Amino acid sequence: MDIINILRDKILNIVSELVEDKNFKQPININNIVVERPKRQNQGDFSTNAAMVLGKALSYNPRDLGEIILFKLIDAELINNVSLDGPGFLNITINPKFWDRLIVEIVTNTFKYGQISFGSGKKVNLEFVSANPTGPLHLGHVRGAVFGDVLSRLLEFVGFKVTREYYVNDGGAQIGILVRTIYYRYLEKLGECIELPEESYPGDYLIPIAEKLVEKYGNKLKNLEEFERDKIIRGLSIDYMMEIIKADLKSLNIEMDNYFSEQSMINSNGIEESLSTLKDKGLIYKGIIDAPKGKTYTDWEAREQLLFKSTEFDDDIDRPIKKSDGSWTYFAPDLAYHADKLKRGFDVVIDVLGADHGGYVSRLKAVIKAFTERKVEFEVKLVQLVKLIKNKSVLKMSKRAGEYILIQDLLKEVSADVIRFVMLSRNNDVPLDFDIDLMLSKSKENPVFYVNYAHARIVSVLKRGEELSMWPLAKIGDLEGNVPPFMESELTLIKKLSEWPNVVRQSARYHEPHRIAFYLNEVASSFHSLYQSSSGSTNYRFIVEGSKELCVRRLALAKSTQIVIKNGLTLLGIVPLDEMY
RNA sequence: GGCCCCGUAGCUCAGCUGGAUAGAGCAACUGACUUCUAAUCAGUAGGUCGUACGUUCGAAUCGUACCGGGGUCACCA
Repeated sequence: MDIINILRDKILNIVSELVEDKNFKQPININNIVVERPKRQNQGDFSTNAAMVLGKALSYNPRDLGEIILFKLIDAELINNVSLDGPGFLNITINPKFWDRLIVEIVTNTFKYGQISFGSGKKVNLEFVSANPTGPLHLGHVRGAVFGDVLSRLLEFVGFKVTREYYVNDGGAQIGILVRTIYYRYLEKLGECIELPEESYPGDYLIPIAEKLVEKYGNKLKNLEEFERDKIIRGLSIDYMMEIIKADLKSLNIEMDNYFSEQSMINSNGIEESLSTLKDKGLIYKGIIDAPKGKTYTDWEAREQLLFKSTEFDDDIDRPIKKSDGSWTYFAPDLAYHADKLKRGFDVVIDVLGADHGGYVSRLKAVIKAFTERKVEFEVKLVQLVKLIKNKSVLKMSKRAGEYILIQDLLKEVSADVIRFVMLSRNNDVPLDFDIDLMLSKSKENPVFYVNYAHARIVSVLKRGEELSMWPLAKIGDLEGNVPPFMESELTLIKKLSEWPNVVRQSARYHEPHRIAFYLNEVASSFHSLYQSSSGSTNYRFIVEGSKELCVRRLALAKSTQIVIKNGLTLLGIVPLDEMY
């Protein structure tokens, strides 16, 4: 039962009737009509700006329109009262019986509460992580990984058909460096005293591959042609690296549906194919691009290169497809990759990238525009940097020395659940401080703790209820006993719970999973408040030993809260705690 | 210099895509444990929403210009 949407539908119906009756001609942007929880107590349970949106579109007095909508709205059986306030808000007070029904529904539907059908089976391709297969995942990958994973869960929950995809950069030059580094490690294992070359991956994690090579081939690789040797090392090392990366993802509770290999696309002439399509459209040409203005390049050299005419689609400059030596740029296979995504018939294509790739977005958008014949929604979500803080100072990663803070290192300190929650405790386009000490603290400052604590408290209360034979409900009908109406503090919680389907919808619509984390904090807060609240001299208690009817009802409220928290945490990929550690 | 992101309470951040008197947490101050977990709760205080114009019934939200912070800028990935 998505009360906000129910009310909105009612209002939209009234609005369209009104438009028809009055024979208004102007188009109305109904997306601007919202139903929301008002900020203040005296503004009803829900309010809508419908009259004002309509008033603007039709150049009509919003209060007059509000009057008309009010009279039509007030008849609905759900609604107790509607008032017209301020510049034209309609403040709606719900029939109190509805809150009982909501509790019944949540307790009955459990994990399905909030599962709206918003995606209507549309196919979504969600690409995230896509780390180069040259090393294990590190701090720089975590945020995008968690963000993408939760977004995929969210979109699936609301009815999209999601493919989680990882683009494996196994075709580019960095793989050459990887192969060379491993060969040096191999020689090292054979007892040769060798220093790693300038361009290499210095981390220790490549040593096991070298050991494997020694185990399997002894010193035979030394005598092979470089081409043969590299082929052997390449195949083995990419597989090995991908196993490590998959294990890293798994330890964060993330699983991909598809690993898309750049190399296999190259092998099947994917690049040439998509380029020839673009060529037919006149979007590929040989030319020279200007040096960026305002920045001095000591080594700038005008070069004729193969270019993609992305300026045709609002990009700043045309983008090179081939380097001056004739090999592909990074962009060429990526262009073909995105063309491939489109070929596979997705309705929505989403890339999750680190903010340092921001400059890349406009050319990707240009690619999509160049290739799409039908309507495809394309969005790039940029995820900002994470700073790791310990003992109140920032831990630095040094790329050159190969000193990365690996995901596995992080997991030694904090659980995957904590990492996941914190990664969503900010909007994706603001930088994030990850304070390890805070995340280990058992207090309200630690949001995961706070939400889990609410959940654990509920579990504990329900258990107590069970011991006293008050819970679980024998039948739902038991909730309809003769009990006093909900108290104000209970209503605060219930109204919060009623927002859940709307929170899901908004998070999914705007691809903003952090909203769920914030919402859960609010639910936990309302619950803790109720748990702790006292009315007069006696404290509020869920278990009222004298009155089974009252007790059952309060326990049902607690149960509903537990369900919503659990649903939310599950969407975040977090298993709620039944008792605190 | 171009482009992208950010600027909201002392600090860290929300703000439902243009609505009503601006919202949390931390830090500060005051108060609440004979309990279903006080690991919590209640309250007080704290604001020219970076600045200036503009758009309109109405702006933290949209537009333009500027200021400040971060990222990025062919032949890397």
